[in-house]
Amino acid sequence: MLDRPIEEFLRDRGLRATPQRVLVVEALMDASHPDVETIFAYAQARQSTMSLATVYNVLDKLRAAGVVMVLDFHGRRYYDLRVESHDHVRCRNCGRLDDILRDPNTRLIRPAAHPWVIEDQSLVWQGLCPVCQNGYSHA
Amino acid sequence: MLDRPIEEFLRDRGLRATPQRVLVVEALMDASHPDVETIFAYAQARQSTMSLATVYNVLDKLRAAGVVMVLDFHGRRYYDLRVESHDHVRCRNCGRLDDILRDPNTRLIRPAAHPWVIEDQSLVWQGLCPVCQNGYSHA
DNA sequence: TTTTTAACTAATAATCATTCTAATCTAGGA
DNA sequence: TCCTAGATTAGAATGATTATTAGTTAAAAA
Repeated sequence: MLDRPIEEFLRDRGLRATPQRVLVVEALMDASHPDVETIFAYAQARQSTMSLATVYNVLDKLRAAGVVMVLDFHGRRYYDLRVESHDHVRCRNCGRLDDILRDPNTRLIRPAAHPWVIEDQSLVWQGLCPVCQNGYSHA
Repeated sequence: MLDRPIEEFLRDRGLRATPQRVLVVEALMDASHPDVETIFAYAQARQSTMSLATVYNVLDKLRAAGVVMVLDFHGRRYYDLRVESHDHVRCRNCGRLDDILRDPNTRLIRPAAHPWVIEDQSLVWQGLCPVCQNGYSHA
């Protein structure tokens, strides 16, 4: 993967294109829904002075800029470069997360990687509860 | 709420009916998807010696016995007495969680409490990924 | 009912993920 | 090239959860 496109990607979104940020985005492209530990390992292998705090800082900037979405499982956070609302499959054994792709034509729903054994499904809606509908906007 | 039914409820599931466990189950019935802090506050108000560690221990016992399910949001855990697979609404402002009830006849999906403003929905499937299908069973 | 025992409780310490702090550095505009 | 707001760094601090351990108790056996 070339460096130039990622730096442009960042600047296009009003973010300074530091080497650390490029590495974090690379890590996000390299793995499926990595957690902080995975991203840190990727970046530190390529820049030994990389700090864990920087990974957290960068991920929070990316989230605030609408570049990544955050998923919570088992008290850990996982990051996904796809920010449009979409769905996930999770392995109950190893915790692996994949996207579920919806076919816009057939409306069929199918997992991104085929041979998953699906045991359970649950829907999570998000919005504003009755109490919070009176003039709030922050999460 | 009477004590007797909860104690029977616990014993029916092979769990010893200690006063602490009864308080935790009461707390779970009292609030919608409480977190550990909420359960602890409820129990400690009624038994001042209640320990936070006991709340964690009891919740884990209840989970292992299939009495509660655990939900992860924002690095925190929320507990639900309903263990059958079902769906949730979450308020992006205050974090409140409610169950979504499905009508088994009409298959209509509607939130338990009416006037929620729904802004997003996402599906989470759980199962076994391709790698983990070769002789695993533990989560 | 009394005894026995395995299971439970609770205080503390330990761990893990995440956030904060304060000093230093740098990307990008002037 | 210089300037400076913003970014990075290392380490300390926080907060939720888990582990340890000694003492306690519920429930089964006698």
